[in-house]
Amino acid sequence: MARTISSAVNSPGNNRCGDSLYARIYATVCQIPRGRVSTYGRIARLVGGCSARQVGYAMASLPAGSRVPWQRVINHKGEISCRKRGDGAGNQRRRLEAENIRFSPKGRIDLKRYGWPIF
DNA sequence: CCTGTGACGTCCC
DNA sequence: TGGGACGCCACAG
Repeated sequence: MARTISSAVNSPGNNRCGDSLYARIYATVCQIPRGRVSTYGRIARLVGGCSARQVGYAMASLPAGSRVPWQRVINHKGEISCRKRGDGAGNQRRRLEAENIRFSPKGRIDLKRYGWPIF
């Protein structure tokens, strides 16, 4: 699993101060148990010293096929954030449904029920 | 160096 | 419940 992080940190241009902030974000995301979801803001709070946008940016920078469960990270509305390009949104929903996470008729996730209880 | 932009969040109406 | 305005900060050009 440590290999996982290493792979994730291998993003294009982001190495800051050796101990990259992205690594922290990815590590935190990796701690989200299967069948649970969290929000960008919460991840940012957990990591500390960074804003939700940075978390989103970190997700966007993730290489395809990374072991980081980026799909479990959604916005505070409980919806899958629409990315600028790519069909990742549909892919994300499909992955979440594969984890028994149910979506509301409007395509939302009940954070009360599926939200990561920790922190 | 300066500007635009974005997988966000909170506040207000 | 829903939508708009503002704030936020790193990254790319």
